[in-house]
Amino acid sequence: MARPREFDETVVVAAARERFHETGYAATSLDDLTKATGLGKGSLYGAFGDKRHLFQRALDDYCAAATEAIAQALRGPDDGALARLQAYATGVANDSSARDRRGCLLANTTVELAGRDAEAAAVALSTYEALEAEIAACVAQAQRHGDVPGQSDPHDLAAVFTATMRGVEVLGKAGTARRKLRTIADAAVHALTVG
Amino acid sequence: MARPREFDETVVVAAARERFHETGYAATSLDDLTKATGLGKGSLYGAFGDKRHLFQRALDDYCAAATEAIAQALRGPDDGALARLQAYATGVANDSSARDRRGCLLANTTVELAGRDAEAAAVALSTYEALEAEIAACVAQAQRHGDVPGQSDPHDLAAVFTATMRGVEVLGKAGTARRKLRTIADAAVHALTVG
DNA sequence: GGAGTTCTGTACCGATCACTCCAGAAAGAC
DNA sequence: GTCTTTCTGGAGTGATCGGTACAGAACTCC
Repeated sequence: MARPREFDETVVVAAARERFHETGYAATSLDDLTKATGLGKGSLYGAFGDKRHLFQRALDDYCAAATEAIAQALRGPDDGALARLQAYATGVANDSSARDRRGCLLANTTVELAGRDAEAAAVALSTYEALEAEIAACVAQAQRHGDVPGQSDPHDLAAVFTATMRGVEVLGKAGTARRKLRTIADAAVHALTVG
Repeated sequence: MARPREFDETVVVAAARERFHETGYAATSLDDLTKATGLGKGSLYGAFGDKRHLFQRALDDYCAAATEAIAQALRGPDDGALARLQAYATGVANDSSARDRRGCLLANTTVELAGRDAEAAAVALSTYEALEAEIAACVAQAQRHGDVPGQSDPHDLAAVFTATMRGVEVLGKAGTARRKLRTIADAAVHALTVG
């Protein structure tokens, strides 16, 4: 019927996401994107509309992957709930102090765009809420198992915990040493256990 | 000897800072800056060099003001130390959920530039460290007064506390409700008191 | 082998970017 | 007043921005 596409849309979105992650939205030009994806402008615009829409696709992709990843990392038996939270926190500290200093695409987007772009803000907010819900569930498990005192609302505990993780991401971007980020992550976990 | 300047440099820097705060570095054009400051391009370049240098001036200005402000807010007798920390945390939560959603210029800059701009990263890091030092001092006061248990290192406590404040700023940008940010701020203070 | 349709790469668009240049204005020195 | 010097504002710079137009390529269907 017609000429078929020569590219895989998900591969292209992944390449664009990578590029946006490196330099942010505004500082990534269409020229950068054509180089990163290997596509010409015609194909890019034909498939995705414009830069903004391509970015939204990449961001949605990232958020879905992040939500999926945290669910994988935190779900399990009540027994190891606190240990899973600890491992997650350590992972955030490690990622945030990675040499490339890209940080988290969601956090970067939130700070760069959420104030001016309602759609980006909505995705950011709902993703953060989803992450927090996963953490709250895991905290509740730890409460059931006796590792976290039961008198506090797990949602409140999860809210502070996620906020601290966002802070670790920002401090990592500023260049805070990995050891210090680890200390903060450990303290965030410890705070859960003392009510 | 020669024609004198018709503008006050500090006023101009303040106007530029305001503009940068609203839209960030990349998204603020020189045209925006001439409008915001009232100066022509000739004067702007003559006095500050280029956009990057003007931004650095504005950022330095902001960081100095922020450091000064937190010192003012936290210094006082041992007696009210914990209350001052609480007031500070509440203030961060309120500012972060302000309607204009500008957030904190330092946090915005960190996320936008620190990964690519060594000078901006250095200013951000040292400012965050200065803020943390002020908080650590105030925590130590609260320990002396008995409001915060003495067994923990005040610097560690201050590190988590500041990280959580950074997180509140990010979540505020995403659109998190003020009440929730307040809950997080309260929990961050509460965490200090339980060791 | 057309016909029909969609995809692909590129040339091109006006707008805007950061930045430079320069003629004239405004001051003190004499 | 005149000279010298610096400041001022706007016109003009090439480069780059996001986005469009379009000719030809690649495919299926008949």
